Order: sequence, then C-alpha cells, then structure tokens
Amino acid sequence: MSGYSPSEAATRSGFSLDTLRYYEKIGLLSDIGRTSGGRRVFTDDDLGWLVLFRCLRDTGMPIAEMCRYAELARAGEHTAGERHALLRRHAERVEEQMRLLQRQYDHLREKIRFYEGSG
Amino acid sequence: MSGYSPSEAATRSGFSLDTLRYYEKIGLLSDIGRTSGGRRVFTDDDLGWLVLFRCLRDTGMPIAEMCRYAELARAGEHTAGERHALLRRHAERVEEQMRLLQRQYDHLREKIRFYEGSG
DNA sequence: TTTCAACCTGGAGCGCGCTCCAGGTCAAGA
DNA sequence: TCTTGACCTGGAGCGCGCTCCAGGTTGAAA
Repeated sequence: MSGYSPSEAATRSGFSLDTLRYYEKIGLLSDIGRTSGGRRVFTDDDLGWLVLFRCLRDTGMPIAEMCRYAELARAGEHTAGERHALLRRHAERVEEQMRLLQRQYDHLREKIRFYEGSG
Repeated sequence: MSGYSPSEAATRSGFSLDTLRYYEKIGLLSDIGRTSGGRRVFTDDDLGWLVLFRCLRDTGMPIAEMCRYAELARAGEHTAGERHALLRRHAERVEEQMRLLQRQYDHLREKIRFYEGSG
C-alpha cells in the first residue's frame, strides 16, 4: 500500500530507472503520480502493471504489443475479450518458443556429449 | 559431397543470404569456397557449421561468442577443452533461460485463466 | 543552513544483428 | 546472341530497446 519511489519501483520490478521513465514516455505506463515537487510515486497498481510487463518482456512480447494491451485495458471492461485473445496468441508463440529452445538445447547437449566422448 | 549455392545454403540453414555474407564478413565463417566466377560454394562442412550457429543463435548466444568458438576450432585440436567449457557455460545459461521462460509462461497462463474465470 | 544523493526533463547515442542498396558480374536457358 | 535472375562487393541504414548525458531541482539528514 502507499507509494513507492522510482528506485523502489525499479528494485521491485527489475526494470532500470531509465526504463521506467522510458515506459512512461512512450505511454506504456500512464498517469504515474507525482509529488508536489514533481517526483514520481508508483502505486501498488503500477507495480502490478510492471510485474505483468516483466512477464511479457521476459517471454518476448514486443513493446508495441504491450502498449496495445495497456491501451485496451485503459479503454475499459468491454475490451476484455480482445485482451484475452491477445494474451492467448502470445502464449501460443511462447509455447513454440519453448519447444524450439528445448530442441536446440538438446542439440547443444549432444554436441557437449561429443566433446566428452572424445575427450 | 558436392557444393551448395548461396540460396541452397540459406534455405538449408534458415539464415538469409545477407546473413551468410555478413557471417563471412565478420569472420564467423571463413574459407568459403568460390567458383571461378567468384560465387560462393558451401560444403557439407560449412552447412554443419551453419547448423551449429543456428543452434547457438536460437539459444541466445551472442555472435561475438560464436566467433570465439569458431576461432578456437580453427586453432586446432588442442583447444577442445576450452571449446567444451564454452559450450557447457552456455548450456547453463540456457537452462536458466528455460527456467525463467517456464516461470513467466506459468504467470501468463494464470493471467489468461483470470480472464476465463471472469468472462 | 548546508549538503548531496536522488530525482527531473528533453534529447542524443548506443549495441546488436542484421538488412538494404547501388552498381556491377556471371551463367544458364531461349 | 540475348535475356534474366542469381550472385558479387562495399558500405550505409535500420529497428529495437534501452542507456546515457547535460543541466537543473528537490528534500531529507547532518
């Protein structure tokens, strides 16, 4: 509860200060609160968004698509279906990505075994 | 056995023609044969390297590190230990990457379930 | 009151991995 | 012989996602 300073938000989200500012600049984050002196104050809700963005970035979603998702969410409850579909499509891509990664990891292990066999 | 044209090599490796030329330019590929007219001819051995590069790139190895590996291989059999270690270190990073991807994929699925629960 | 680390803005710069382009050459088929 | 598409080289350009910088402000602790 209450608010978090930029550096707290950075620590908790795993994004750098510059990245947080960048995300606000491009409209991925919006309506981040300010103190009277102009400093950012992140809410628990903002932190929740950052956790989601961390998840989406780590799974390879382009920033443009995260912006799209955030826009839809801001537009209201009636976009829930579209948001759902967007996440499902992304999940499918992630599954493909995981299969590829596993396959190539297996190749890599085989290559490593080759070194061990002839060492 | 026999040789492959650039476009054949591209198709078989999944790299673009420009990428093949780029890899040769930076020294990742070396000693690619030429016809009398100056056109590239890829051997089965070259194709084998490309398969390895595909594996390493797909698992996130930076090009600089692939260059290092290729250099070691060119230097001779006495670098086998170092090449082995390099691949093992990479495999560990890939394992970490897979764990993260799985974790974030689980988060994503949970988020998707949330949409299905309240839909 | 002074200090100083954390913060602000706008905008330039960067590292990576290609990708594209201009202007020319080569070679196989009609 | 002519055409045409695949290929050549050197070098510029690009898209992404930050990252850094200059120059200034804020605010809590000493």
